Amino acid sequence: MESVIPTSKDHNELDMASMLRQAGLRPTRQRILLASLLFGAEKCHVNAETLAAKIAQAGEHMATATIYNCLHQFETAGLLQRVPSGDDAIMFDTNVTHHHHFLIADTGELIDIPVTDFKTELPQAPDGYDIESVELVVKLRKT
Amino acid sequence: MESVIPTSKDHNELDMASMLRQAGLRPTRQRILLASLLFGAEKCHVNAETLAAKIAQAGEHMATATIYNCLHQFETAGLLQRVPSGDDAIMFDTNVTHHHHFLIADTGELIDIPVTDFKTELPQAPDGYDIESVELVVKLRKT
DNA sequence: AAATCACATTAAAATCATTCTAATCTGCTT
DNA sequence: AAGCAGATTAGAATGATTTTAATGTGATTT
Repeated sequence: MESVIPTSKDHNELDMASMLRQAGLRPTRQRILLASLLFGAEKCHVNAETLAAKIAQAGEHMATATIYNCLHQFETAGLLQRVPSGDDAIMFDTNVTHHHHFLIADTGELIDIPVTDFKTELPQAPDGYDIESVELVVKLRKT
Repeated sequence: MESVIPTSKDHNELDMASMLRQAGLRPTRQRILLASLLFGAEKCHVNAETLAAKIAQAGEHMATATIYNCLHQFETAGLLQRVPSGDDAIMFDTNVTHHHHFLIADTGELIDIPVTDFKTELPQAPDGYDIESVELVVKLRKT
């Protein structure tokens, strides 16, 4: 006989399912797993490779194409944001608020900078164009 | 009998050769050609592909590896600067002064922004790190 | 609860930018 | 003119991402 009390895992899955539904994405097994890994804990920066590692660590498996598909779908849905990266891999940020980044030159590691930490007076957009986004990257090197 | 009066082409090649020598690079035929294409006219943004097109347009040929080698050597020598790009190709800027960029979202085209066009108050670098560079990208979309 | 349909997932092949390899060539010094 | 370090080359290799074509699966309808 099965328990009717939902486990914390079930609870988390329900959360993720409704989040996905709200975003207009069908809550498939794969998308729920990715959502748990991405939005379950703290804000983080991921690319396809690091995400694949987390999946393997969780004892699960997913086709590479699915990882890429979901990352792009999450981005389009506003659940993730693309961020600049030092190397050639596409990198995403679970922090979708307006903020900037420190980029550690040696490691490629990214650190969020709240927009409140400094002021920027923007240049005026050329005629016929609107500003869509502003990205500031401060590259750091070990002293 | 050959003329002793240098043509403008010769003149340009001499300029490029001495520029390369000053940068610590041997002035080979290939590097002189690339330098002419890059530094002969106005400031511009290039990647390996657009540069290959210019070479073909000039009726010349160069191995892909040489184009990449030279771009990286020019960068190391401070003749070029790497700039962020919307797509996945490495992009270089012949303007090596400190400046920022508008990025046209649809086309990937870059437009320089002089640093004098706005002010930025920088965030403080974390302990143990120095700021190496600051890059601001303002993404634009057609109104 | 079976049928259905649109959408997802999959493994494998394909693509694309870039780098590597190993052989050949070329500025430059002697 | 000879020799050498460094440069160029074509083609193969790499690595991230995308495409393909087949199979699987949520959600809706019967």
